[in-house]
Parts: sequence; structure tokens; C-alpha cells
Amino acid sequence: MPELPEVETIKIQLNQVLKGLKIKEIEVLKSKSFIGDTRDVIGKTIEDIERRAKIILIKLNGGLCLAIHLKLTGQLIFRNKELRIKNQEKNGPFAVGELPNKYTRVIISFSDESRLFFNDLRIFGWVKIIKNSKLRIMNSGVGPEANDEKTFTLEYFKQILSRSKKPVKLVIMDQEKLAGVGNIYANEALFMAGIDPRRPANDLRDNEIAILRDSILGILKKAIEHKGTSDKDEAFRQISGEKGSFQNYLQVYGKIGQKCPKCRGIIKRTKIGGRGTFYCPACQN
DNA sequence: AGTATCCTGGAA
DNA sequence: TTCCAGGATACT
Repeated sequence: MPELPEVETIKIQLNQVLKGLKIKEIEVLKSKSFIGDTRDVIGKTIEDIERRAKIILIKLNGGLCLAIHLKLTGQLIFRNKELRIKNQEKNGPFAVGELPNKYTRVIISFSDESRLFFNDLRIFGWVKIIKNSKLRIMNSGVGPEANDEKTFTLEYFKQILSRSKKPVKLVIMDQEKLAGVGNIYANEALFMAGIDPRRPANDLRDNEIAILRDSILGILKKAIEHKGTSDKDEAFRQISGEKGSFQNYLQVYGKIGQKCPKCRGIIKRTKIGGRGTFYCPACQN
């Protein structure tokens, strides 16, 4: 999934519905999707929901938390008993519909009869029980949040770029260096900044670095405002099951063969680090 | 520093 | 039938 804006959207929304609820039961439908002993968290109360990089942290009383990574196709859908939200979409692997559906891997039930469904078509994602005391260690290998101008400083950005000869796109997607940027927003930010994604990171000039930083901060902020990107396969969903809307604002991602929104160039696709990379050869240099 | 791998399913 | 997919790691 889900890159920083999508995970942030889920975090904000879970905070609106889960706080204070008590975990009554956890059903693990796919053992690979859950790491830990569910009995350790039964009866625990949700205190807060946080996000670090692309991981959701559901903090529980008693020093434990549920860490959730949605990887490429994970969804977290919340249903309370009263509303029984009806999802009209019936077709396609990412239509939520009646829950649980064939991609539901874990169901967390709460004391008020509400439920959180973890759906994950490709089974790359996970729910993991972690001790709060271990979070520090987990954090140590993760860079500053890419949407936080206070810790993602220009000085820091210059430093990490100057130390690498790799394509700049790979550096901004490296979670150890910068947390939260994935393939969609890396493509979009580089387009916005007018920088060729293949450029060696240490080749960027100071003014380009500043523009790229502004582009990353700006695009993530906008994507959060639009509640994330539900792109072509639409795996990402808000906790209600609704799509986000930032796919309507994408400029290059997935736009191969189309006209560049800035110039008259044609959007091309290449591969960097095995990932699809979209750019305008005319205005990204 | 690259690329193979965990999976499932839609599109070309 | 082959390629591709919002991620991250375990290997050569």
C-alpha cells in the first residue's frame, strides 16, 4: 500500500473510533499474517494510535502494541455493530463488500461488538505484537518522517544525497534515510521538482535539493488532505471502505504515453531498482 | 550494488 | 503466457 499519506489517513481515522475500546477476540485466518500470541493482548484497551514510517502502531495499556504493516495490498476496515455500513461494490479483489471477505486475514473484535478487518490479497503485510520497550530499537533504523519539516531538514537532506551515487529516486525511497516515501510519491515529487529520477544523488545541486525537499513535503501534505491515493487496482481504502481521492491529482505515475502536464513531452516509463518509474524526459533533467 | 523472493490476480 | 503491482529483505 500504502505510503505515508495512506497510512497517516488510516492512523487519523482509527484514532477517531478505536480509542478506549477493549480487545475481546482476535481471529487469525492466515497464520502468516499475525506474529505473536493473540492471548497476550486479549482484554487490553486501546490507548492511542501512532504511525512510524509506513507502520501503524496501536498502543495498548500494559506496555504492548499492535504493529501493522500493510505492504502492497493491506487494508484496515472498521465496522461497528450499529451502522453495518453497506459497501455496494461487489466485484474485483479490492471491493470490500461484506466482511469478512476472501482476503480477510485477521479480525480484531472489540468489547462494543465493533470489528477491525485486516484484508491483504498478497499476504505480504502483517500484524505483530510488540513490546513498547522494543519500539526504540525498531525506530533506530528508520530515517526522519518525510512529512516533518522539523526533522527532515535541508541540511540533513543534502547530507544523505551527497553520500550516495545511487539514483536519487532510490535514495528518497530508502526508509533508513527518509521514512514514508514509496513509489508513487517518489515519482510525483521528482516530476514536480523537474529532476530526472535516474540522476546520481550526489550530482544534485543545492538549489535542486531544496526544490526536491519542498516537493516531497508539499505532495505528502496534499495527499494526506485528499485521504490518500486509491490507484488503478484501488487496494488502498479508508477505514470506512471508501477510496481516497489523490489518484485524481497524479501527474506522472501510471501515465505512460500521455502528455506531460507541464510541457508537450510524452511520459515515459523505465525501471529503477526493479520498480516502475514514470517521468517526462523533456522537463525532468 | 544488484536481483530474487514472499503472494495473488488483472491486464497486455 | 508473460508482465506488472503503493514494500522490504535475504541472498549473491
